[in-house]
Amino acid sequence: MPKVVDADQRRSELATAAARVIARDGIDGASLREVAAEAGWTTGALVHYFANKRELLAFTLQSSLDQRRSRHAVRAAMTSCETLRTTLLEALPTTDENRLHWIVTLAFAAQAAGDTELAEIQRMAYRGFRSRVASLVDDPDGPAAEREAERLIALVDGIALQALFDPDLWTPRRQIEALETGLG
Amino acid sequence: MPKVVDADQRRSELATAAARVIARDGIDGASLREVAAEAGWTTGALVHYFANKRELLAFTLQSSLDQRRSRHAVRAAMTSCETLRTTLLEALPTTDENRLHWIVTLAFAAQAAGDTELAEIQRMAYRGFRSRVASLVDDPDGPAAEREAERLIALVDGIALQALFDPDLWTPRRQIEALETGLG
Amino acid sequence: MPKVVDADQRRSELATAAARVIARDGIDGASLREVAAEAGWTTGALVHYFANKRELLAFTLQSSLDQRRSRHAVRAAMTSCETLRTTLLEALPTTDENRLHWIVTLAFAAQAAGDTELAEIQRMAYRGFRSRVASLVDDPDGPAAEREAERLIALVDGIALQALFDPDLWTPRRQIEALETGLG
Amino acid sequence: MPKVVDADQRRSELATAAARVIARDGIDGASLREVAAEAGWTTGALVHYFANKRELLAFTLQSSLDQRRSRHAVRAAMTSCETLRTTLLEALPTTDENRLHWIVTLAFAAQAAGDTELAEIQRMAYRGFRSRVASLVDDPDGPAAEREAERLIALVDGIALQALFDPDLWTPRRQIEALETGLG
DNA sequence: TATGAATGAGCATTCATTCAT
DNA sequence: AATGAATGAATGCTCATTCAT
Repeated sequence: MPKVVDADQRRSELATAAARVIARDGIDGASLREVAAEAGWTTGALVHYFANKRELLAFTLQSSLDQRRSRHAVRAAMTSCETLRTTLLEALPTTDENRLHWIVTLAFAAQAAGDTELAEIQRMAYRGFRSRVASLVDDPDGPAAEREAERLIALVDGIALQALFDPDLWTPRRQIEALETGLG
Repeated sequence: MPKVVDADQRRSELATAAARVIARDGIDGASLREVAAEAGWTTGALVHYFANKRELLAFTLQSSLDQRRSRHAVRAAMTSCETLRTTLLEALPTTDENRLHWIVTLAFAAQAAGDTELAEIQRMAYRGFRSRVASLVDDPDGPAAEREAERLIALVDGIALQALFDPDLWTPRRQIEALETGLG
Repeated sequence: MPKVVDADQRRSELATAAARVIARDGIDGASLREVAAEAGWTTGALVHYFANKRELLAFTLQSSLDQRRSRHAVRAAMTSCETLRTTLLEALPTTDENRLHWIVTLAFAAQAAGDTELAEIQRMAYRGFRSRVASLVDDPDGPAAEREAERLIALVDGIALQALFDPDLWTPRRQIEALETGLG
Repeated sequence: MPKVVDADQRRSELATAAARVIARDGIDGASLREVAAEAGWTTGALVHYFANKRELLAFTLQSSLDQRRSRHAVRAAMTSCETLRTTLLEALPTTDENRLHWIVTLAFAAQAAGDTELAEIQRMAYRGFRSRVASLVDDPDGPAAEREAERLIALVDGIALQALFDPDLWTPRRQIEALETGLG
């Protein structure tokens, strides 16, 4: 019997390593060699888990998006109270982890301009997030819920983008203040 | 007598070509060969205008940001009336040209995470834009002007980001509506 | 008790699979993975039967040559009558099986130019065939027997080579006609 | 103005180097690195002359076949006398040069089994040779001319194949004797 | 015996860069 | 100024081989 390996976990490890490399060196710095080294493996080992680079990148994006959502879900479950405010706050790049997610998202956003598969993954994640936010606004079933969700997400995204461009200016505290102001 | 060439104009042409390639193929699809071909030149010709690839990319980003600003300045001068509303509207990816600028911006945003030179260029452009917006709000010299400018830019950026991720949903008309709503 | 496996038979199976792959994809398309897959095994299983790739290839050649001879011997035994004519006819690539043998032979012929082991295997097979043919000519013990055998083998090989290069032109029927003409 | 290079000559040089490597190491030993090194270049230089490996290999085969023919044409022109005998004699692997051509031909013969482009090149060369031989037989316009040409080519090929398999036995002298005998 | 994880070298190919012309 | 030949390093990927299970 061959060595037993948890393939899913290994794929996740590799995707996390890929995310780190992308955040550090940009998406074109994310060579298979570099990703493998970051994860503590050799290039050849990647091949057991991803048929090619495209697959690795798509999985990395998907993984980053999933993780963001699932971490939040866990926290919501723990506190038994998912409010609009906490949901939006957690989307801001106020922690190293969130900053990583955001940089990866942006790296793929540009890439997705010419890649329909990546574009689709991001589109789906975006729509999912909007639904979640819409379900948390004051009148979730009202006609304006979706629009309110969009407004709030725009607010969060706008703050996040500025924070990523100018991190010295945009401390976590300031990001949060800006969000609170926007929430009214 | 050597051929007279307007070096600055040539650099701009090449930067524009680079922007198109980046938007089409991603930043890692922007090889010198490809950029040169897009501009109608050979690789070797690039070398007279940019010492290396880094310089070309930095200039491409700078150029894209400058162009955005100067085009707007021209239009403001023509109408002799730069209002907050027109300034913000013109920042949205409602036209092909603006979409191109946005994709380039995002492509470099991710890259800038690990490149201080690119980061600095973007930071400066951002701060310049904030000053301009701040000078157009109701009470430009009041203590809240900067914060209001940040709020408005966050609004524009947030709408733009969603529009880039989901262009089918976010028609130009909807982007504008969302902005007007936010403007109050 | 370990599973009982007929190692010799397994080696033959694998050699046959290798021959098929070589005929289909050329000798450089015959990777261990591909050969193993063709035989319905995994790469690692090969290692029990062949120490390395060289050994597999050498055995494949040997096997192809042996098989050709043994099949003919069987047929000769059944009919109790091995004539010069049937022996030579059976060497032509008139059937799929024989074509396979021929392509394998040619693939290794080129390879053998720089590999003394393969060259030796082929040389021995050639000499064996010549002896057999020589024993079937009119005056097997006469001084001209060997030369006559060489002439006949050259005839068969020449027809075979043309047939392999231009199979549409060289139908089985035409190959046989050309041989009969040459036999006089 | 860039350095002037005779591209056709360079392609020929490279093809000759490729032929030498193929004869020495087999077709799967003919890596671009090895071919480039044999020709005294680096891998990257190949790219100026051949878009990819396939193109290099196809050109190498074509080149080997062309060369064989043109060398013969030159000699025929010099002596102003192309006879059946000299034409066939020159096809035998009696010299190092001819042996090289033959080994290359065989290497590609096996490869051509699964590659229609290579197969077509060889088929055309074969048919050309047959026409030439047919035009030199006793009654070139008679109905049997083609068949006689095929018989003679089979004779040459058959001798050549045996000579390649068993060079020690098949000295140039013996090859020639065998051919003369067959010519009658 | 057989698997498949893992290695590390090697492959074809692309690329930024240099340079003679 | 501009070309394109040439380099050599890097890339994504394949492979023979080793080995724990």
